[in-house]
Amino acid sequence: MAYHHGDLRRVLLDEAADVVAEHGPSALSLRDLARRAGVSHAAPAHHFGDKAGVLTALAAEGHRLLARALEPAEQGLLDAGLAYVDFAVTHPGHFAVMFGRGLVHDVDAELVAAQDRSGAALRRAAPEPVVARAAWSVVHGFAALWLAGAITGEDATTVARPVLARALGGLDPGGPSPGHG
Amino acid sequence: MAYHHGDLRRVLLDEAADVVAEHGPSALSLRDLARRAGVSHAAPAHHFGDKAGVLTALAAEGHRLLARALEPAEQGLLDAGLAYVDFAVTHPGHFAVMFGRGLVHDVDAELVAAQDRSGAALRRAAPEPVVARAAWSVVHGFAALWLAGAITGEDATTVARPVLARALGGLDPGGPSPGHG
DNA sequence: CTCCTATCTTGTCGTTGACAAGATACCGGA
DNA sequence: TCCGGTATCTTGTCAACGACAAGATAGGAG
Repeated sequence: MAYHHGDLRRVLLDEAADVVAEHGPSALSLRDLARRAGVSHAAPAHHFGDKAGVLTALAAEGHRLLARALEPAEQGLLDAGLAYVDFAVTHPGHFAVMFGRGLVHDVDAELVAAQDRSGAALRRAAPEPVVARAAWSVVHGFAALWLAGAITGEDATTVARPVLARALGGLDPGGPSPGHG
Repeated sequence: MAYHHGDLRRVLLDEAADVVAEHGPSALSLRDLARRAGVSHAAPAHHFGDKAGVLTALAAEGHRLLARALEPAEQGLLDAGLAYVDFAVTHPGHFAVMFGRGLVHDVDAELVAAQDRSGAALRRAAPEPVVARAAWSVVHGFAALWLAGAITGEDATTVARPVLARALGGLDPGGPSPGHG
């Protein structure tokens, strides 16, 4: 464990995602993060500035991952919605900080750029503004309630599918037909 | 500034709601709370046990207020949905801790009872399980995205109305199922 | 008036976030 | 090979915080 760790920043982000996923953003401690990575207590601050900087980097990474998850074009609203829920469930640590308030440096350039990417992906899935807001509300709400434990079940996708199908069914202009391109 | 403040608990809860609404749950400090109320730094702990206890009491109060906001019977899904959004926007401090994770003592008896009340109110507005989950997802998602600043506009209700009307339109128990008629 | 209990205060300890200053490793040029 | 610059990481420190313990005060019951 030399001075130059190699990819300490990545290790710290992964640990942070784990901690946030398990105990929430408020449970994140820079010193605990440093202990998990086996470095000194001030090492994280060098890479991220402060505690909010860690969460900001995590949120930015989350938006990039979300944009990529929504990227597969030609998918209908339902598939895009299921991809949104799947992202939230498989990346709970990222998701928890992506739409929080007071947690991140919301003027951070990298974060804003990443938000733009995920926002563009959403608008591509639902070009009509009112439909976009409605669809986003549905999938975001389901994901948030699932992660909060307010909606439960065996598997998030299994539970989400009929719910999203019902709520998004009246929204999709063209309709999600698998063979239709 | 006597020993017996009278209703210190209420004052502390109000201050906590303000702080959480403005800076998020992670920004809440027991000592700052005490300073705002003009009492000693250990006074809040007497009433709430610990920091999570403050947020637990706030969440419980939020669920009771939400249940009351949804109570007016005979209102359709749209009115109930608008009431949900209106509650979230007018009580951002409460709303922020009602569905958080790791913030509250989620086995607290008062909190569980309050959650049951708001849950019952939701089920009364939408008795069919899949419809209930869909409608809850829509209104919760819109509220969360609005409070996060992800959806913006002049007034939350004004922006929400067409969005909820579009998304909830196909859900109303008496209404026709989308996609086939 | 006396006890009893809830309420609030004072004092303290370990932990944390943030900052400052120093130590170490890599990297390019001569 | 050596030298200087820079990014990376360490050590040291401080005020603030959460939690706990113990004491002081107020209001009510008998």
